[in-house]
Amino acid sequence: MKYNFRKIEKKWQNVWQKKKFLMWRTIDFVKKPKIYILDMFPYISGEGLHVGHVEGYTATDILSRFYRMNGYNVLHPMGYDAFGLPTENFAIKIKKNPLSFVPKHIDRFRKQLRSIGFSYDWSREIATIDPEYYKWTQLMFLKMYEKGLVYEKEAPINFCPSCKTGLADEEAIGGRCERCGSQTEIKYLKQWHIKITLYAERLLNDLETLDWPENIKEMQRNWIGKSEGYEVLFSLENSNEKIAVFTTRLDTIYGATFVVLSPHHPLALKITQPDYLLNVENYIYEEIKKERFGIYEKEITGVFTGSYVINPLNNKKIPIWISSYVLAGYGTGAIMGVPAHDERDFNFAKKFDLEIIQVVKPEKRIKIELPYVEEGILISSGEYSGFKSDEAREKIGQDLIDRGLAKKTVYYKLRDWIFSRQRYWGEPIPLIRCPQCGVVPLKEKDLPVTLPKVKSYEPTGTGESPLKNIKIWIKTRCPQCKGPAERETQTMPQWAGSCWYYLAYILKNQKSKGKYEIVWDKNKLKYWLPVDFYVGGAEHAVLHLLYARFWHKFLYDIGWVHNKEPFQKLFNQGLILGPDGQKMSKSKGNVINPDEVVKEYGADTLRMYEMFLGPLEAEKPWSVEGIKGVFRFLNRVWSLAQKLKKEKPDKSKKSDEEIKYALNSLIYETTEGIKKMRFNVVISKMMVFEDLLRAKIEKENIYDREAFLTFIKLLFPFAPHLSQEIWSLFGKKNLLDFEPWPKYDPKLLEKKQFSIVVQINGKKRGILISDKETLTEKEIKEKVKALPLYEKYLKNKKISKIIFVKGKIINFVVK
RNA sequence: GCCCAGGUGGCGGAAUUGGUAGACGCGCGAGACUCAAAAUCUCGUGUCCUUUUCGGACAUGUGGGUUCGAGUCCCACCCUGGGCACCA
Repeated sequence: MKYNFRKIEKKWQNVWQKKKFLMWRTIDFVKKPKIYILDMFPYISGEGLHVGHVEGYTATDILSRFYRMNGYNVLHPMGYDAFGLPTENFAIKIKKNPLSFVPKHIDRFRKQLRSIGFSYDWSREIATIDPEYYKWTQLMFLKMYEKGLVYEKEAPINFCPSCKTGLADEEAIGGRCERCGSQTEIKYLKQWHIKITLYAERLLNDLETLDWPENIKEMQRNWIGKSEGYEVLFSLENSNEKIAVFTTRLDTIYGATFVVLSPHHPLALKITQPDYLLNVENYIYEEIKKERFGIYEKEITGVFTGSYVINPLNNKKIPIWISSYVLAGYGTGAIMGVPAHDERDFNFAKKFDLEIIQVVKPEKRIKIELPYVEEGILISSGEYSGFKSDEAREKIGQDLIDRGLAKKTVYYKLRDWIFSRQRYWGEPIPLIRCPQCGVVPLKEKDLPVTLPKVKSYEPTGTGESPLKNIKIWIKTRCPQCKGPAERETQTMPQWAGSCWYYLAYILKNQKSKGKYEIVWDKNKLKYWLPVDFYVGGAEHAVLHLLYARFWHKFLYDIGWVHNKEPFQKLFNQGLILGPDGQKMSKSKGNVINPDEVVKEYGADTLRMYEMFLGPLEAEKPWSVEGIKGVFRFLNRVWSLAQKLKKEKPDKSKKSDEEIKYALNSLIYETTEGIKKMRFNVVISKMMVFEDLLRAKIEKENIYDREAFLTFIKLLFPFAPHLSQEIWSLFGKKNLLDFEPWPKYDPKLLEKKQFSIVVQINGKKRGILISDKETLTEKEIKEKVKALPLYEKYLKNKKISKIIFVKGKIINFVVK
């Protein structure tokens, strides 16, 4: 009988559905060890699931099935992220409201996920666009508002003057509108910000407590970008005005030969000498214009102000310049230029012919080239000469602080989170603008603020939200004075919904029939948190993972959750490339569609092949031919099942030593391999074991049914449909989900046979087979005499040294 | 430019407390089955030398080093992928 995967997979998917997926339904508070295995939920597009989703989802499915069989209470849920720009753009293109098609797209995703046999707890399914869901997103925003974490401030957006709409950064690459190609502008709009920067220190420090890939942690650290330094006051010559600069290298202050202000610096014009004013004004005007159009030039530019400041340490008079290489938004917007010890200052000094004074030398090397940016020993620094950089910083810092001219400061690259989008397809921000009371937050009972179901939401032309045009929706009453007021028309960013979805799975009320309901139950959160395994692509290394961590910490602060970090262990799957080794993309025509693979080879083959492709974390290309190998393997497993079934079990031939040992070691390898997510290796071991079972039948007429059925249990997390079908083929009535995971005997893991490699000068020259591990050096030396290599390499040679590793190797060093 | 990860057969990849390099799969070659093809099965398959056998040499990006022994450790360099990019 042929392996009819279509029939088998359909059959078992129907059985699981008929049982209402109860075998995967997770019960809260069960007295078993808990484990929360989470996928990054998919963004709902019209394209449906791609092979990258299947990769991560298969990995977590294997883990989930494995831990269930090992007696864990496993939470393994799935949901849908569906607000956001891509969908809105698609909706504009097809001239339909997202509400009219997004639910259909969700249905399609669900259908696809089920067709691959993922064992989710479907009773906990969520979608970010459900009003019951985003009611909570809005409520959490209100809590942040209440705690003073939300403020409104002008912030730049990319604006396309031709499409008359705001663009996301990724839609305005290189200052060009992605859709029409016209030059984009930077427009300043009042936008809502969340003070994530208040959490910078905690977001940084708590990384230490997480079991995440080191590179992802490093990326987050760099993103937060903490730098500790000093703010130093430089006094203007002939004036009381002081300019504050920020530096992390206070030890180089004797080498400061100029000061640079950003063009946005409030003192820029004020301190400029009359003769220089025209020049400076022109420069500032040009630079701000370039900024508006998002033009960034590598070339260093700048202009002299005619003014000078006095270096507070050596009283040296140094010129003040203005240059756009100094950023307004970081530090104080002003720096001290130390060209000898900073690359950019060096280039600036070279270009404008400014003085370069070396004040730090390396501790060991003598010859150096300027700029020398590392630390070292101070020279030409007055009383501080001879100090090491770090000591000098402390000392100079303290002396300046004593004189009231400096303070210790910490700056972060991390910026506050711009939380508004001038878009329709997002959670409406639940605030009211009242002509009497100003901005007023809505009351909890008035949530959710739902999106109006309108047909058209064309851009307003001003960069404002399309909701601005929907007058009936905007008009409302002020919750405070009850007078006429307007709704906020900006919506939340796509990240909002994904900041707490892992909590929603826990909190969803599974009992409420039909109706979707979230009940905040801290005991449940206490039982399930933190997420034990979080698997997804590295593209979310910074933003999603940082925002979600921040969100969680906020909920911790207001007492809604009890722990400080949401995701204890993170695992990043590697990208699956197209067969040509390129990133999959429609334009390159190298996209592999999982639906088609399921149709041609079946879900089990798809799952297993994606796991066999290579290490889960590695980037690896799809191979159209390669998948046949896994397909053949499953076919062989199937035909082996047929053979075993036909043959009456013959008791005398039943147990075979070789099979016993091989099976025991396979159980070990599979158990440990799954825990470490080394699925590709586990599968290769299964292939070897299957070969053995078949060889035993064909060559020795040994039919070991028990071993085979144990093997099927090991295969089950990888290929659930086939395994379950074979299981039932042998008269087993239960679902494999409820079978306990096979145990291995550590004693049997020890090898029965040892091959001892015989080396001459480190090169393998022969091999000794022994059934004892404990062969002594003496015994081996005797045995070696019988080997052919003896005549050639050892006889009549002087052995100067013997290296012997018990049970492994013996190395004769000869002259 | 800086930070991180990685370079192993024709291809995807195994092998790290330093101890048989190339497991497993793809592809390829030969054979069996077949009228034939597909499918399946069996055997072979790093490169080179050797008439064959026996065997040997060379091989884990490049060049050095440590070691009885290096894919694995150290130094320098080259290449690929990812992230950040005037952050003082």
